[in-house]
Amino acid sequence: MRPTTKDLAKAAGVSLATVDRVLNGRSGVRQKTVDAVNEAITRIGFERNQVAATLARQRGYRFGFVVPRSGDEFLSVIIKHISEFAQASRAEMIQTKVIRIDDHDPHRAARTLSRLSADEYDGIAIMAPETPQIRDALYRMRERGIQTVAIVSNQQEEDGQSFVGIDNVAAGATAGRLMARFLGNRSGDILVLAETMQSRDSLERRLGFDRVLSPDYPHFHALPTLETHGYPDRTKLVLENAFAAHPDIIGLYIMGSEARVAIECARDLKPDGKLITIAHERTPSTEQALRDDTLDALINQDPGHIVRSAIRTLRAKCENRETLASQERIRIEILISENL
Amino acid sequence: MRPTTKDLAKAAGVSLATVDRVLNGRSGVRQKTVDAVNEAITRIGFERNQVAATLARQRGYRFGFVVPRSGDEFLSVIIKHISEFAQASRAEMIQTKVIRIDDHDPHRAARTLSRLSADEYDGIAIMAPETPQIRDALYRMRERGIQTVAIVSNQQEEDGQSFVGIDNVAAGATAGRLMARFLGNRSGDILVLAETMQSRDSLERRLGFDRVLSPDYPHFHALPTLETHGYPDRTKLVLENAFAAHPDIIGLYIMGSEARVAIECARDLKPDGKLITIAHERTPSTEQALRDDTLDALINQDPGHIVRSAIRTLRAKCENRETLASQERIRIEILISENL
DNA sequence: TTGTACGCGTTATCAG
DNA sequence: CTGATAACGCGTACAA
Repeated sequence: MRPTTKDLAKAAGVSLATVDRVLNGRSGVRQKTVDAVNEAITRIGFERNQVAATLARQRGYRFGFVVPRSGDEFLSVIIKHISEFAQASRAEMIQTKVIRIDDHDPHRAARTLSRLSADEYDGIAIMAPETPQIRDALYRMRERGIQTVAIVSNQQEEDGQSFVGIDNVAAGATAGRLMARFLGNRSGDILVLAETMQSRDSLERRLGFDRVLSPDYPHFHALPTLETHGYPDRTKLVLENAFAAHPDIIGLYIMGSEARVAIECARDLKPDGKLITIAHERTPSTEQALRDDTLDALINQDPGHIVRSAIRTLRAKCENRETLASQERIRIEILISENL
Repeated sequence: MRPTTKDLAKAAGVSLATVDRVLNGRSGVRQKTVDAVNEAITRIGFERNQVAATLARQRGYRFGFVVPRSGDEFLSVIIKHISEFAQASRAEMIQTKVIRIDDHDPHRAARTLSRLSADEYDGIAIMAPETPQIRDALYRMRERGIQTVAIVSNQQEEDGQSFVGIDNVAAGATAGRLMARFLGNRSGDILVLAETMQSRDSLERRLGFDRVLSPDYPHFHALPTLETHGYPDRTKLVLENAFAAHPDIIGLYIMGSEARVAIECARDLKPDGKLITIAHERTPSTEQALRDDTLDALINQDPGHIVRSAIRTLRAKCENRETLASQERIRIEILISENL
């Protein structure tokens, strides 16, 4: 039998209540007593039983997923996974809610975040571009005692701020390498499309893409990134112009997470299927595009893993444990039609 | 507050003990009472609190991972993940042990399995090739009340037998497609290497590989599968002979999960780096080979996911719950040096 | 066939 | 600053 708090209390010569205080870092215990308990912990090899702990804390854990209000397929996929998980984990005493924020107005978004209180949430997972307002709001949240984790989009590294998602430089490099290998010895221009180059994610992906393409493959020329700003009309226009201006476009790299419209336009403009196209994130339409060969490869981060990992990370923080870093690393997945 | 067993007992007009009997399908309850309780469950929306349940059952869950005695790097990786998980999940009241079986002698292996008793284990995850002896042993284990799940290597589909691992036909197809795309318009022979073609895994991978290569790419010719039987000397010999007999080998597909020796031999025999090589499973040496371009791609099944998923599956079975199939599907990962 | 009473390991609320 | 003691929700002897 593993030693329990009772054994620990006995070993340290104190009461259960004091053991609890030391274990949970509560105040009002003499340093001497704290040391005695800690010594006993290592001596008898005590390890807290999380199952009993969660049961005893009346309420389980209450986590919130903050996601943008606007978005297309990828956002839906993420939300679907959150809901799925929420349902499955009610029995484990974990409550999960989705909170939408106005992604076009950082101030409003920050205000929404500032209203999240510690007696409503134990932790918040946020999916939002990095802005000063959001960064500050997260900082204040942590001060209020709410654990935070950024998902999909990285936030500035700070104390207590962790990130669950892929390394976007590596993701861009992966796209670059595949693009090059699929193109083989053909030569020509490569079109790169993003929603906006303001975002850290796009910058990093582009960086990684160029880092592979520029030195190793001089017969390709990757054009400057074109921005769609998330508007379908603009996407169409931008692509039309680009194909008109550059007759020998042989590759298309769609960096944003909402690729549906761009894929449709590209198919209409270059129906011959010779264009090597790579996009990000598995959604109903990218999946379909992969199946019918409109898309050659997909770089994906598994939304299910992201959600589960975010929850595990938050929970570990609440119980101030370390997480197994190796288990929480989100993989950069390469999807082709065979391994869907 | 969610309804508890107390509420349920009150709602059904019975005692806590009776509620427990119905909930856990124990005998000795009149059908009429059973119905009453079940009616009350749906009426008040009762859902059992698993946290409390695990705490109350003195012992947590005791799971065993049965793995072969012989093996090289991939086996070590798997075992490493099992140990890591075992350590991390002690606090969650899950105990995990590794049990080795003699993989060259199905009868001895089956005997080892037959000694596993229900008051030592709640569930067993097994990694072993499909043989009649193993199949029967697993069947009897389930009869003894031990839950089973096959990992990595699929066992015959039966009632109560689930599988955590990849679809090997799809994995072979993925390898085939990558091989073809990486080779581009070159033409020549492709070497296919396996430990043995007796195993279902190899057969399925080869099937998938051919299914892509034969119809779509007539300028490649995949040679008959060569067997290494896991012996380094034999591997070397087989490769030497093959390269001597077929001067225009342009591709090498290593189907087995222990690729170290084959990769080393291939590098020595064809040092020019023109050979497109694809192998399975990420290990220290396949990872290294990917980094130094000896290997062009790796098909991987994440051992961490496999272990966690096996545990989740076993636990769900113990608590007779359903699992979210979407969450337990193991992905066929494509690894290149950029997304390691 | 059904019910009572206690225990699991922790947290929380008092009182001292 | 410290210590009893009652929950938490469920499982399980044992009693009826």
